[in-house]
Amino acid sequence: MPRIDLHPRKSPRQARSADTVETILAAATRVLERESLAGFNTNRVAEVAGVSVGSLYQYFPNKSALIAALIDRQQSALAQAIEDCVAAHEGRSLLDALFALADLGVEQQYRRPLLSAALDHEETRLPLEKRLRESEQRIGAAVMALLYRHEKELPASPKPSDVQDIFVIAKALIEADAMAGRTPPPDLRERVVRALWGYLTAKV
Amino acid sequence: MPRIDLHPRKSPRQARSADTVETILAAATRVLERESLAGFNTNRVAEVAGVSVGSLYQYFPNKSALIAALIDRQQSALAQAIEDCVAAHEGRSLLDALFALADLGVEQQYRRPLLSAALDHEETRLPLEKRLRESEQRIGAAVMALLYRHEKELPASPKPSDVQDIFVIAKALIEADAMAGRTPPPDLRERVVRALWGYLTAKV
DNA sequence: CCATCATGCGAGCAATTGCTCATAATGCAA
DNA sequence: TTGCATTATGAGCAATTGCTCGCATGATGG
Repeated sequence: MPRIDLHPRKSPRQARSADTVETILAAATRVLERESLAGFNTNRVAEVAGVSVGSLYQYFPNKSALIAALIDRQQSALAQAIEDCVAAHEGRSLLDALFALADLGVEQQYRRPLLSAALDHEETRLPLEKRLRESEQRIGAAVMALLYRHEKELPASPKPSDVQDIFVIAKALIEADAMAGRTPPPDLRERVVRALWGYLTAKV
Repeated sequence: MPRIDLHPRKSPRQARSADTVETILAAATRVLERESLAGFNTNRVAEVAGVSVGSLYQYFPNKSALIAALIDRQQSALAQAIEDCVAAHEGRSLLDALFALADLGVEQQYRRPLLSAALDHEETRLPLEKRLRESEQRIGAAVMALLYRHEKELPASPKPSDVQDIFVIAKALIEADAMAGRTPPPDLRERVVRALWGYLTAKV
């Protein structure tokens, strides 16, 4: 006997849930950026969020899922920013685009150094999900498009490993400085671009 | 009333102690390279070492000191290897020296990937001691000497930040690959050298 | 054979933390 | 108001872990 659903979901419930999730994620971000992974536990996050641990576990099956959600957010935002940046530099020089990308990375890393470093570390430990791989691929595709656009200026046609490598290089250089001081040294962006440009154009 | 020490330390005691310390450090290394930081606790280290926790805490005031000792060891060994490598390449080309240094880093990182990664992470968290800074300075001085030796081939005279940067770049590239697979991809050393050479010779 | 003492031992304490579950609160249709 | 379903709560459990401390051990010198 098929029954018509007499109680279709109204939005208020959904909205409330989404809000709570948002609150929890914001609290998790704050805890992580203030105390790094050492002081990051679910009880504390719930406390800072102003909800009970029970509620937290209603929206996130476990601690790892909470961290994964944070990583997902950050990666998605970065992917979007990079795509926009690459699109905005259509028709401009590769060097200009690299400077813009470097600035982007510097800004993200310095905004919340501990958060970035912690997420970075967890990323290698966690069995990362599809969604995250998706962001990585978006980033890879965008950078690859940028390189192909300037293919003639490069000594060889760009390979996937090039994209990987310049990403790793930029991240490492920025993170090293970000752990050392609260504001980026003025020469950081030049050093990052020098590393990327050097890697891309070197004939060894 | 000054008293003569009637019970001067005999060597057996000292030797036994040094042995125990060695045993503990070896066990700590094994635990760390097998289970990374997650499964690394003092009880387990003592168990693997075949000594009691009490003994462990007789030689290391706390867990951090144990980790610091491991870092110290690794860094000292690396510093020595780099100094030897730089000395051995006196009179040879910069590119050759860079290849040798890259190989050195690859070998160290791939021998115990989890250990290296874990120590690397702890290094940023721990208030590192004088001894460790010393190793860092030895490495910095050796690389600086190498760069000065080939000053004329470079677009500008080498700065301390150059040394820092190429160290960071090499480590990041190698570590990224080391976390992905058990054996180094054949092109890894070329990619590392390309990054270093590119950074050093780029005119941006 | 005894007294001394450096060293080794490991049960267990105190603190932390991920997570559960019985209960309470809340919203909503009738 | 009543009854149902959904959501929120937080005390507390079970497991982990860094570390202590009272006692055992065994070598040494007298």
